[in-house]
Amino acid sequence: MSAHTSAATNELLLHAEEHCKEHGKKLTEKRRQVLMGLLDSEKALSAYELTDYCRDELGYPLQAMSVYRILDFLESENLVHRLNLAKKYVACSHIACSHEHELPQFLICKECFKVQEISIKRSVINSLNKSVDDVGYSMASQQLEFDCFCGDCSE
Amino acid sequence: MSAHTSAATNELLLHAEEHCKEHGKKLTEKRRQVLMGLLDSEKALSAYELTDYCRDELGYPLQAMSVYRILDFLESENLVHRLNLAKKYVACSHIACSHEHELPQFLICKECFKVQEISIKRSVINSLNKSVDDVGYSMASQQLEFDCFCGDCSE
DNA sequence: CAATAGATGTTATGTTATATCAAAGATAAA
DNA sequence: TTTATCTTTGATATAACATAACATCTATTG
Repeated sequence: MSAHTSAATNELLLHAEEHCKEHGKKLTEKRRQVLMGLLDSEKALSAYELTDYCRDELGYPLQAMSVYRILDFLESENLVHRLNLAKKYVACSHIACSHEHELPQFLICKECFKVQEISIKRSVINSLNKSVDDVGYSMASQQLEFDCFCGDCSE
Repeated sequence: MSAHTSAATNELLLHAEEHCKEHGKKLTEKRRQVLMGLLDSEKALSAYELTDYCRDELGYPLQAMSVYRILDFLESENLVHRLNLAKKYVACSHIACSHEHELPQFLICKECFKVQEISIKRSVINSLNKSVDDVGYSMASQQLEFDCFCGDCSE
């Protein structure tokens, strides 16, 4: 286990392991490592940044192809979110929650890629959906992503 | 000029040329071709799809590098929008408007990449901004992009 | 016409992502 | 326990998207 891995991260990894078991899936060592990378970094990382993490921090090289496969798995388990706007991946901030959480909206810092997961008011979402319906379109996903600056990176 | 180029497209190209002149810039032949590709297709295209268009439809090969440069130019002239979510580019739907238009929001069909440019109600935008401010972030851009299905592609 | 600025050509490389087949490891059934 | 099966991971190749750097061409304009 990485020297950098905090107690909080370990706690979340245990939750994640439990979560997988409940679905008849396994959080293998490699999958743990990738998730650990995202949890430790506390920001969004690209698949290639995660291969760097595994090689440099954990000493267990993991090829990009494997990382992508593992990210797919973790996403299917709702442990990780794919951020299309940033082309990066982030650990779900609700791993410790037992309940199913609302569809997430992400504020992604353009500078440092810190991510804040929020829940926008239902009424606002409804207004959005209405605007979309009005022109004959429909939302393909309620997962919204916004280019932002975090508090530290705001000019 | 392409046999596929409609009267409407030609009309818009004239507007675009005028628009550039007003800023002391030139809509060169190559730039015309790229913009024509986007106007004719009536959907979002990638830079590489535009090189295909120039080669196959116009018979004037244009390398990807040039297309990217030209897209940058057209974007700086507000004639084209870069859609980060789709990783494609689309002609601005307000080329014929003389006035500066509101910050755009885009509905992008995941299936066919048709794009609808809308203006969401100010009040909704304000609510969104408030939700963002509340957690200490700020919007980096009011250009919002939503994964959608258009009327034709809706299941 | 020469000097210059702007536009495009050319080549190289970086970044993100998927496809395919092989090998290794875990699980379950005989 | 051995075999069969399924899951996971390795390995290699390639596709799609994007930028950097420098060379060449072209159009002013002085």
